[in-house]
Amino acid sequence: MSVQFTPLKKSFYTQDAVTVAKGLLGTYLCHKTEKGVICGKIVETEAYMGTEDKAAHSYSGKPTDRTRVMFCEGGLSYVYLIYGMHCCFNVVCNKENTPQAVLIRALEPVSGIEIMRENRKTEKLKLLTNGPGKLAQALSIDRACNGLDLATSPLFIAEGKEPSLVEIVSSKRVNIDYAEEAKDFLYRFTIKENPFVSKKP
DNA sequence: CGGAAGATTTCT
DNA sequence: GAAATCTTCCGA
Repeated sequence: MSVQFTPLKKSFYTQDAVTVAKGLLGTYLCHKTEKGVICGKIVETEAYMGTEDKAAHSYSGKPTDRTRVMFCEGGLSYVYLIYGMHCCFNVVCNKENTPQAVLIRALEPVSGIEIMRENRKTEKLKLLTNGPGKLAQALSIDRACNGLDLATSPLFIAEGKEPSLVEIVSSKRVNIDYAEEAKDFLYRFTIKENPFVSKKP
């Protein structure tokens, strides 16, 4: 079994974040590093719908030093530090000045698994990439990766095989209790019954 | 310029 | 259940 390392096209990313979040399930997040290629299948995502969504960093509509890249055209990476110690990897979506993004919350390890174990300091396969901070650490994604073009960088997302066969479950997003009515939006998407989802929907 | 909070993880 | 840990953002 081999993975096709064909990066997704720009036109995929310029759709709205909910469409992209669903479309990313079953695709492959890959990072070519000095140690080798590290790659995992995307099994859990969350959409952040910009100025319509109180949970989004870009809700105010004003770019800041941190969120500037969200206001660019879709197809760039948005990586930020959370809780002073973990990085989260997002994909910028939609057109310029429509600041939406998709948070990648969990992967199923595919290749470079020994590198992941080194990066994560654990032997347990299940704990390598089943959470947003964990997968960033496993794939050596940090804030130096912010703003990269996913169509032309060592960091990219490759096509999955059969998008139409992916069974998608929608649920409420995680850890956004501050977001008032937006906390009930069904913007979290997981592959049904996949064991690497961060926690059961 | 100070203070509060955070799209998490890990340990007790 | 709570600590770890520090950048970011907003209000004064």
